[in-house]
Amino acid sequence: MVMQRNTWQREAVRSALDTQMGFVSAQSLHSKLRGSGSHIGLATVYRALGDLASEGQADSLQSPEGENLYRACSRGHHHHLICRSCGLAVEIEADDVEVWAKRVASLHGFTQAEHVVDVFGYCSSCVAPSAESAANPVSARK
Amino acid sequence: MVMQRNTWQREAVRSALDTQMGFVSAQSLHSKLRGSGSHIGLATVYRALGDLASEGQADSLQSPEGENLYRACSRGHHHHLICRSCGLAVEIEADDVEVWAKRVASLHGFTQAEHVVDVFGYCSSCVAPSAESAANPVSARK
DNA sequence: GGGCTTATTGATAATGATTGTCAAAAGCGA
DNA sequence: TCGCTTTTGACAATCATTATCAATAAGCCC
Ligand SMILES: [Zn+2]
Ligand SMILES: [Zn+2]
Ligand SMILES: [Zn+2]
Ligand SMILES: [Zn+2]
Repeated sequence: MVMQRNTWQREAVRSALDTQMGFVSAQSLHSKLRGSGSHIGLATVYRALGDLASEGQADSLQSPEGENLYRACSRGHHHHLICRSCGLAVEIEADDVEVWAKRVASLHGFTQAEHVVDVFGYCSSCVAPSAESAANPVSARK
Repeated sequence: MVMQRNTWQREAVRSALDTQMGFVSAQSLHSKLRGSGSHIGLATVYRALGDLASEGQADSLQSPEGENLYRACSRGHHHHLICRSCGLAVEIEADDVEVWAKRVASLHGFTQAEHVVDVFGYCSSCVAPSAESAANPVSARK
């Protein structure tokens, strides 16, 4: 019913996302675009990314800090191993996890189950910041 | 170095969290407390929940909508199957997932890896809302 | 109990990401 | 080009969370 029009803005976002090798936030992508001379608006970047994600042309996930990150999508359902520092992402598939998630849900009578499975860390190119040897166990919130 | 003082506020948050059978947000817990006649401040609820979480006395996770949710914790590392509607949570353990996460991280040279593994759905007591049979695949962002 | 020192509280302002508004600008089919 | 709609983008509005900071109250010693 609703016709989708082609605008240079949408194309700009799509291609900007392609040049990124990792996940980026809407804010960050907007800055990069502006930095490249584009006059695209922030709201438009948000809209374009949201559209790409719901069209399956981009993956999206929440960073541990609560920001929504996006990345050009290859295809199909999969998960990611993401660098906390540079955003680099490695696509990972795990059929075991898929069946596990599905089973644990139905086992407890849950329907319309979705799952969030992500692994965050520091890639080999990024130095992990002041690693407090023992102190915080794992995900102590800032 | 820093002595922790006991206040009725902290105790109020702790016990309020205990009465919840599922995950709740700081905002929501604050409302409940206020509704029960307590004059506790919002910032205090945030602080108390944050402390409980970092002390390991509460579990915390991000809802798909980006809110931070908390729940009285039993003990040890585990994951959850959460009802999108009532917040009911079932603790689930999966050693397979643990080893998988650990391996996939080291396999790609990632260090200080943490993982986010949660399953969201509708529990048997909650009716799934207008299930758009086919329309939206899975997690179309509102 | 009466002070003292200092952690804690809480009303409120500030932050920051995301969304809503709506008039102006731009697709696109005729 | 014309006209109808979709899209844009500057800006305001939300909303959860955090920062401020003066006032309050634990824990403690006398
Ligand atoms: Zn990195
Ligand atoms: Zn999956
Ligand atoms: Zn439920
Ligand atoms: Zn785990």
